[in-house]
Amino acid sequence: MLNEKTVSHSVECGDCPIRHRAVCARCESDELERLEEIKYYRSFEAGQTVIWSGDRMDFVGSVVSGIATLTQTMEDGRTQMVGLLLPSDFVGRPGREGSAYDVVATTDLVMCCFRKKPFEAMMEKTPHIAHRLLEMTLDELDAAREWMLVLGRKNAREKIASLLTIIARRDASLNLRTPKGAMVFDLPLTREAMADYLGLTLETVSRQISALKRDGVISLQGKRHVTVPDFARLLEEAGDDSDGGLLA
Amino acid sequence: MLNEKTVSHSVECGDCPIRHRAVCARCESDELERLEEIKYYRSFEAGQTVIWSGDRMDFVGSVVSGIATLTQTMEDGRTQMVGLLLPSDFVGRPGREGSAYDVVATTDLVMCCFRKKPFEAMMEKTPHIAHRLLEMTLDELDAAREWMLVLGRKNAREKIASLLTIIARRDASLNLRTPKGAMVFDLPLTREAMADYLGLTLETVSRQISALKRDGVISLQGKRHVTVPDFARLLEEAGDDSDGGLLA
DNA sequence: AAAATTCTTTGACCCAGATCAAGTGCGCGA
DNA sequence: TCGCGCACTTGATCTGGGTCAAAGAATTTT
Repeated sequence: MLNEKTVSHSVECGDCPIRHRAVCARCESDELERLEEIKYYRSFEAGQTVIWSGDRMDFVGSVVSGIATLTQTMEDGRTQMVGLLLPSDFVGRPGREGSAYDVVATTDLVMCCFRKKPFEAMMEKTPHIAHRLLEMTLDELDAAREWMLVLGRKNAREKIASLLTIIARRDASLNLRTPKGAMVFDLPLTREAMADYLGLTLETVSRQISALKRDGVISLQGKRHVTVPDFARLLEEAGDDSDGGLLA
Repeated sequence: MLNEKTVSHSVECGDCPIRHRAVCARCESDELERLEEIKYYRSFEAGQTVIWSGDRMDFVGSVVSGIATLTQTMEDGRTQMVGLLLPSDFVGRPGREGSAYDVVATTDLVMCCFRKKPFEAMMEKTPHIAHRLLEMTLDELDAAREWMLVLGRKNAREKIASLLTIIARRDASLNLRTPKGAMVFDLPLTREAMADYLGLTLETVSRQISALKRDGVISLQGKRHVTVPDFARLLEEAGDDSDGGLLA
């Protein structure tokens, strides 16, 4: 397996694809310039671990492209995914030494990183960054709490439908479409990763996906490409009335 | 049921019991003075709802004394508790209109409130507040994610032990003791509320508490007063190695 | 192109926790 | 002091999802 590498050819912040959603979204051009000086890119291959839980973490950063997962593991190997990191999502916590979770690249991944110390210094002087980070953290907290309902009270079918709902919504928002009617997207996760997210086994995930397919709620082209003919129907199956309210 | 009331006799911020842990913890005395001008107290009786999910929320605030819960409910009545609010915890989200959750007073409750607009204005001018709020929100996010592992992957006995662990830790931290050896505390929740927190039924909660008692992990005086003879043993039962890392 | 590896599906069976149903015991108001 | 209501306990039974097992696709290696 190739190792992670630091990408040298820098991208201008002005051209950055996550410019308007990331932690730097509120920055003025002079603030961007200062960020530009301290940022650097790192890329990871699918399957690579970005940070191990407990490891000292001397940087923070944003996902530029690709998908990563945040997971917690018990000594006996049971694992729970606690977050799905998509482009523009922030990794790391200013003011804390180590990472509390494993961060793993699910697809090839590019991150825009800052060494922690300079970033913290920058945050002190730049309320726009601190403000945006607070906003993003509050959104993540809402998403985590929404997920607590899924984990604690929904049955397997509703859990699968909830996950599909979230992926469909996020996919739509990346492509600037409104989540309604028919939708088509790819599952960025293996059945096992879905199971870890949903607190199920991979067999149950597989069975419930088959059941949703049989019942016409979704159809599959291959294992990963999903068509949802009627998004409202999927929402019903998820047990959500109207709209869940999370989009992150 | 008596209604909630605004308490007139103001407490000086300098004498406030949650002064060192709340959102105002980092404030200088001049900043406190300005907060003092816009704050007001509200008190609620045990069982009263502080805010209904979806309701417009024109204030934010801190729990001064008592305990409140944050819960989400599905249309069919299934409910999941997504947060336990103890003294110094913050309620409400600057920059959002309505509440996403029901907030219910579990015991008699006193809150220190600020109308949202003035508070938001104050936040703009007072980095200490924004900074502290970010720190608290990150802590809450960690706690929520820790709880996702409990909900998704732990069995009933481990769930109960995890909850006892958290309550014991928080109780110790309020009384400035270290969580080790023998501990004694009161359960601030009914069996049903515990079930809603843990994603179980109240019968299962009751059975598992009986089992922990039978096995000598805990003992009960009455229904609510708990003695933990060996905290390390309880941690083992929770499936946590060493220390979970959340204290909030 | 065959072989190996990884991801996925499906079947058979089992068990932890849900559900349904009685109780028990304590506190409070009359 | 009685009786009502609420929080809790305990028992019997049922079931959704876990576990174990096998085999089918898809992808990569040789």
